[in-house]
Amino acid sequence: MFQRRAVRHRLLRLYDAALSALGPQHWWPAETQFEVAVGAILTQNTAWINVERAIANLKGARLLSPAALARVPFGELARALRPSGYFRVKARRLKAFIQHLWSHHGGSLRRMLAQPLPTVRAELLGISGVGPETADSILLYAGNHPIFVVDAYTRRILSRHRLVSPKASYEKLQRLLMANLPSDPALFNEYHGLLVHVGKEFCRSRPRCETCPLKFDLQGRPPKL
DNA sequence: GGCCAGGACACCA
DNA sequence: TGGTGTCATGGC
Repeated sequence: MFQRRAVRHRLLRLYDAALSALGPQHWWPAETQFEVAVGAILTQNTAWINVERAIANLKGARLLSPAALARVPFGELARALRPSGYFRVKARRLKAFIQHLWSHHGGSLRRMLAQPLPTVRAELLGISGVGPETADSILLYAGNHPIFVVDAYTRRILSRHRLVSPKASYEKLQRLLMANLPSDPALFNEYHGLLVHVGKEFCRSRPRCETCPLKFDLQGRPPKL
């Protein structure tokens, strides 16, 4: 269909423009796949800089492993997570995740992620505190599964460029992206990293927006703010 | 001092 | 399904 080809074309132009202006993003910023999963939970509605502090606390206390997180008392864990905000909520969610990992996969995230994509995704979504974005971040960035991570920046940028409504659901945005892009984990990885970079750097205000490399890339008109 | 940041969930209509 | 309040720290 013409419309689908147009959407595909615009999505690819958006990607090309961002990549050529900003370069590869080398996501996810973590040393291990387990650290990716922990970071995905800690970054919920939180600036990444604050997540880094919490992860540094975990590393400093030698808590960044499935075994250590299973053992550590709740209060001690919450204290370590304090800089990332919502620390009691996140301590509870991390504990729920770890509990699931041990009861179903012997504490092995690798084993859990080795299952087929629909199986792992449903399993992750069944854990309290793991919603669609957190699940998909773990699937893509820790498991290398071909799934697109939708976040606030994705919604903001694609709606400002008139590809979706600002109120589009997570599933609708994800379907749009995945139906119009090759099913390639490396592409999904880079694309989402670029959207976050663009969002952080250029979407905060009109003056910054004016300097965005994507400014007039789509449809030849400026984005809606 | 207010606003926002790489959400998820309970509760309600 | 869709809207709203809650959870909390830290930077600007």
